[in-house]
Amino acid sequence: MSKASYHHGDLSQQARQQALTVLREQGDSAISLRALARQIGVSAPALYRHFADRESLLAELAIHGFQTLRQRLLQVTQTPPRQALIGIGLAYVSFAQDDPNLYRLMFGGRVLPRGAHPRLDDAGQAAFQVLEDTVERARRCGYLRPLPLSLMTATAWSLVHGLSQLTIDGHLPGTDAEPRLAEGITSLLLEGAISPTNNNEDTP
Amino acid sequence: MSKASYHHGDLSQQARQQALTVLREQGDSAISLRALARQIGVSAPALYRHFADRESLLAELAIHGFQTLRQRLLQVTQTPPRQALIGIGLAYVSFAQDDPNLYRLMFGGRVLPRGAHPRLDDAGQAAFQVLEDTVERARRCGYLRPLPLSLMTATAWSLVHGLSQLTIDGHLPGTDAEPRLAEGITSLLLEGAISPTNNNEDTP
DNA sequence: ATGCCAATGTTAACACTGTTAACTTGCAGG
DNA sequence: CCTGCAAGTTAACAGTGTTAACATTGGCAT
Repeated sequence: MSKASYHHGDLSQQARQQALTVLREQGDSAISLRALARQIGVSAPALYRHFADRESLLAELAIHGFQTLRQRLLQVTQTPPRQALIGIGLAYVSFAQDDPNLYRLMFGGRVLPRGAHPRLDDAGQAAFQVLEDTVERARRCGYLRPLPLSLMTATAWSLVHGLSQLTIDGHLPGTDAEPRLAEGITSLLLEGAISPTNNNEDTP
Repeated sequence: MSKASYHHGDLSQQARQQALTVLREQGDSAISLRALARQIGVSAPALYRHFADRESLLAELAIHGFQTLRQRLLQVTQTPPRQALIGIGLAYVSFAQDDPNLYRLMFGGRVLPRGAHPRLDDAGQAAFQVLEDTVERARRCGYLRPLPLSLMTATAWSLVHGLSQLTIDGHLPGTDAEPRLAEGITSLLLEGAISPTNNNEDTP
């Protein structure tokens, strides 16, 4: 199935693979269809039999990214509420740190506009769903304060996403051990989200 | 000073201006030096007298962005601690929403790598400094719990940055009024950061 | 006032890029 | 067998960033 003949037979897969390694090493802007084709040993227009355009190829990489992110989150979710929430935070940040360029592509925004690739939107939504389910479960256990679900999930999502982005871009002075930073930040948010067992005072 | 002669006299400024409007309307990837020169009415290589390369032009736009962000943050800082902290959060997010493409450029990461443009790093640092000063002031007032300064600033920075990025990219279901979302998120974090006036129980 | 020079433009060219059109090859099923 | 369709090919277009070599000019020193 890997004959050096006219019909390559495995081009689509091999192109994704090669694009992924280029992405990992040099970022999305370094992905060139012509260079990809050259390295694989095929002519550039051949790729258009498998991808509508460059952006569609990038979208597929991002989809794959969201799928593995979802898997990683699911793995740390089967635990008690607090542990699950902190685990999600840590898993999320470590995913971004392990694959910064992939993460940047997934949340590029301008490079992969929302709405242009439905399967991408779905994959992102599915990953987000893991977080939302975990938050809802924790709240139903009475572990979290009875605030609107959308508010709490948005807060958690914002926090881990912002932390990921800032650390991989080097905006945070990472002199300290960074895992501890992520853990501290996550629990700092939780101290505010934990339902007060006693001394419940509203802040109007 | 605007003669249609050989020496343009105002090219640098005009190029920045034009690049900024293109950025605002179509994003950084739509900024083309050749197209810019064409629209201004000058030959492409002329731009290289004023900018080392395309990336340097983008860097100057980002620098300007950080400067105006800093100004906006300073304006809401001259208030009591809690009001200042929430104000920073709101100002930050609204800045991103007013100018999404500029914001994306400022925190591009891959398009403007950290360390390549010292003046950019400084401008970003200066904006961050406003947040850090405000947090430190609030903590010294006793308004915040006595946690490490770096931890609290990192948390606040992560939260507002993540929220900004997620909203401008449409990842958050923005059906609700979004300003209220930002306010809710910011105060939710604060509830966890506020030093408990009574009933101080540590969580080891 | 004049002459020179550095700053600031110009054109031509190189090496890329994404993308489409038109043509060719060869495997698979009637 | 042969034919049709999927999957590859070359040629070409329009665009990009960037550099080299050349042209023009405004201002400064003589």
